[in-house]
Amino acid sequence: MHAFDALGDPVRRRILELLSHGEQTSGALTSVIRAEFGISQPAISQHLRVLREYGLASVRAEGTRRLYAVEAAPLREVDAWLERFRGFWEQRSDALGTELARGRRERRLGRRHGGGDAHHAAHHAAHDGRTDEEERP
Amino acid sequence: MHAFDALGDPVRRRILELLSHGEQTSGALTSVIRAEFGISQPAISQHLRVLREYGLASVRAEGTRRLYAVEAAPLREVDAWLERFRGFWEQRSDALGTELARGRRERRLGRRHGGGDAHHAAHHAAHDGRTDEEERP
DNA sequence: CACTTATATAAGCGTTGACTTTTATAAGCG
DNA sequence: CGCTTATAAAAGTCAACGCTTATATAAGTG
Repeated sequence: MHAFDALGDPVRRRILELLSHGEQTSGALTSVIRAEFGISQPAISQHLRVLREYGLASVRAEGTRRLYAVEAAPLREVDAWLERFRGFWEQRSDALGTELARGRRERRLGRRHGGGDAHHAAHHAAHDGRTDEEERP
Repeated sequence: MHAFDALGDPVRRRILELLSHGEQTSGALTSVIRAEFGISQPAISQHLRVLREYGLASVRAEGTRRLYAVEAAPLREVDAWLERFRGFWEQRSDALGTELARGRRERRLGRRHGGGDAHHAAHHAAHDGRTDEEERP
């Protein structure tokens, strides 16, 4: 059971993107996803369950709310799997290249959180700046 | 159409792993996958088609053989998508952590190719050292 | 307490997807 | 050339998946 299996779905990827900004209640996630993909609450609840089952997200009850959070371990595995392919794009001349690549990586460290991206267009609207642009049939 | 959709299948992931060592003929891939997963030649050919369609692999004809190779672009996209989660495991104290993380990354650069891993056990055999351990139902 | 809000589960259904077997294409080769 | 080898395409099957509607659970609230 590999995290890749769960990441095959655009809704689940989007949920993880949202969670990457920090904990979110099921309700908050639901309204965003509903707006973007036009699917029902139970559908989203099922996606959340899959994310839980694959260990990609964890839940914490707080009253009647469920607070979801990213669980990094399986994503790290994905990252590790990609390892073997990094050479395909990080291998520029190996001397200069190492420096360039390091510079880029250096920059991405320490860059924690970012800023509201909220309010995405409804699922029929034209693609906005979202990273993961996909449509449901 | 995201590369993640194609990477959801263990056979396709395994094919890419094999290709990460360099170009391979369809036949070579087929015999390994057949041994490991016990599926037919056409099944594998179909997986290769999917990999082509998603731009994850390219083909080159040489006589009657087809030489497949990894096409990195979509994998780089996957890598980019993971970007936002790296903080979840690279963020240790930010001072010491940066050094540690850099050290690790440093090491992985320059490490091109490796050595024969060939001869994997048949699909019923116990798990060997393969990275991507999964079984077909 | 009845009533609403927040979320999950259950059951059913259509579509997609990963196989299979069969067949086509086309390059080597005696 | 006929025959084999290497690979892809075609057509059919069956299970898994993502969705829907309906319903359960359980915490807040007047």
